[in-house]
Amino acid sequence: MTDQPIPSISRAGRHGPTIRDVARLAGVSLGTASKALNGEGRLRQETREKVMQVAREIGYRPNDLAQSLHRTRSRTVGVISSDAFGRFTLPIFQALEEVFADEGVAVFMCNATDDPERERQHVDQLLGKRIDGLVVTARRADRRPPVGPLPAGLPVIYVYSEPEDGSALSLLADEEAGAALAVDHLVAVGCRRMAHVTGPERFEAVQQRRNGFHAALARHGLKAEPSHCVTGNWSEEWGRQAVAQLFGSGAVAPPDGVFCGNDQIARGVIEAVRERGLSVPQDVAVVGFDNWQVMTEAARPPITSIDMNLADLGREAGRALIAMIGGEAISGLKRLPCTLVQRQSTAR
Amino acid sequence: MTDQPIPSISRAGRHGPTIRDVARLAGVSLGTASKALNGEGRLRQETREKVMQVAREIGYRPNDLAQSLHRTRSRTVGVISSDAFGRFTLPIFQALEEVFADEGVAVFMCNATDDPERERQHVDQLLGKRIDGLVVTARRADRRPPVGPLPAGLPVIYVYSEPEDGSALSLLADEEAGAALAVDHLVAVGCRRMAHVTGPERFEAVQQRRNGFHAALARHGLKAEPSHCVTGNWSEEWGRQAVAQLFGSGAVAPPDGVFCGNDQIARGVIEAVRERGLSVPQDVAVVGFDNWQVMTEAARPPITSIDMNLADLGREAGRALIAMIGGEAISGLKRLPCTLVQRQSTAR
DNA sequence: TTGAAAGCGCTAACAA
DNA sequence: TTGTTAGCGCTTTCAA
Repeated sequence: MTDQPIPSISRAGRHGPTIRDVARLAGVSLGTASKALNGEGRLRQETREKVMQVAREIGYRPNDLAQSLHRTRSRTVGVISSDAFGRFTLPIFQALEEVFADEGVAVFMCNATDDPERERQHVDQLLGKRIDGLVVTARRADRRPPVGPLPAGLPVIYVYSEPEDGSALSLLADEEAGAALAVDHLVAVGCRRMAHVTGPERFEAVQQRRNGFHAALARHGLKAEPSHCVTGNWSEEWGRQAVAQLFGSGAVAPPDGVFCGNDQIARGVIEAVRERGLSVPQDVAVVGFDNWQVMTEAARPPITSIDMNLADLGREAGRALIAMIGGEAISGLKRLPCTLVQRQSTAR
Repeated sequence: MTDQPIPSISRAGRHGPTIRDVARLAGVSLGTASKALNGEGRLRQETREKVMQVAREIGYRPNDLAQSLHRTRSRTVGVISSDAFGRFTLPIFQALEEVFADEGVAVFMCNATDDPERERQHVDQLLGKRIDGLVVTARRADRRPPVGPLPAGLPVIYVYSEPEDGSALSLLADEEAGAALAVDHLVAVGCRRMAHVTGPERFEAVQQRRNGFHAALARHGLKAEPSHCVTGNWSEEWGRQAVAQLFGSGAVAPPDGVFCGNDQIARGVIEAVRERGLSVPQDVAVVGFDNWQVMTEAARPPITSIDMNLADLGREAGRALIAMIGGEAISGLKRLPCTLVQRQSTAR
């Protein structure tokens, strides 16, 4: 499969026609062709058009790589994920990509799958390609060793991810405040005996959401039974099991409001509660976390949930990186607000 | 935020130290430095080490953009999705990225969100950056207008997507054969009255899976009641509704095996069947499609499902593109096999 | 074994 | 208004 010879071009470059070819065929000098194609300098309209015309005819397309040698910027950024492209990184990527595309910046996507060696390899490659900036993201918002070593002055931003040493700008969802939203809402619909069913202890998200839960309760002058705060894994099955624990013992009054660590747990809780002959939301109101539509909307009833607005996170990150590339110095940690999306599981 | 001055370098290039800096500091010529750094030519071991040493000290990193001007290849490919990064494209991306990373090829990821204008813009940018090849993918495996116009000779491959004009290599899952697997399995576990509950007619996947369903039944000397083949949307809710239709009328004997167009429908079917007091799999065996774990494993019982092996698709695509970049001429349409993953919904 | 010089495709300063 | 020339950072002849 060899390149088709381009008609009327004697010697096309490695990658198709060059600006030299355009100049020669238009009967002008290299410099003139350049000015004409970039709309710069003072040129006769006639010449300008002639050059453009020829360029169009032979399908000339400027070599961005060569241009980059002159520019200070390559109009290219890297996105590196310390983990597989997952459900959480997805909306972030999408927003990031859109912001960069709007600015004419191309995005290298790299997946390091928690492998430091692979990550180094990717970073090396990206630096070789002279990216203008780097976005680091992850499946979990947990702290991670900083990416590097990186040349001083390279704009870097962590999204839904945080460097252990606080060395760079980090954008996170305010999960603690998100949990508080859930509690406020449960209180508002009349719940008083709150439970919290969540995922594995080792996740920072678990700790933050729980902290938000307790803090908000305290603000309302409430307190959860210790036996009503249970950790397990992130599955529906765990949600079902938790209901057996919460409603089974009879030692203390069962909860009338359950805040769940994610939507899968919430769905399990809802199903199990219903199967006990209780009504959601009448007897027990339930709030989830993540606002994952396939879960929240398929459940019966659909689940009220906290949305981390990950797309906003991605958008903000993209804009911030562009600003940094433009010369602004931004750093520190920023938490963006979550929002509550109300559905029938708390409609009472 | 300015670059840190690199110690002992008088005039570092726009993007950090250049090979010239290395040469000067090592007290050798440009050509020598190049040979030393690339491990080529005949050089004294001493010189070689000296150069490497200096390069390391000043943090020299070859500019891949400049190198690309000499090479025929940029070691870069583009992946363009005609739709948002979704559940189906994800495993494909991941596998693609891994294959390319192994080959030292960086991946530009572009999202065109079904917007032809945006797509053109992306393609333009990618061609400007002199990608060595292009992967086109989509959320739906449906036929689509070919990407373009592209320079003749640029390797292109469509994954989980197919150009209307059959102009380029296209890799798809053999969904028809996948559906047949489901039927074979249902027959094997003793089902005789088969139903098919699937998604919207306009999806090619719906048509293919249905064709496979009927063809396989015929092979077994069976035939489905027309009223047992129903289309709706892709949701759990539709699965539940469908059960009311299939089991409600009493005009014909209800099915003892249901093949569903996706796992969400299957989950809805399973729940509704159970709520009718029937047992899955004893009274009704159910098979889903997609093998989406959050669905298949959360259902009670877990769902036997057809896996399109999208990661394989991505891997194959990556390898094929690399082969094409290497000069091989590959084209046509290739369908990769699906596999059946057995779980309790058919365990009898 | 090393150095000098040309050139990849392009831009930009300076002459003409 | 246009042409010439010198780079951007690198590789690759060809001389020395």
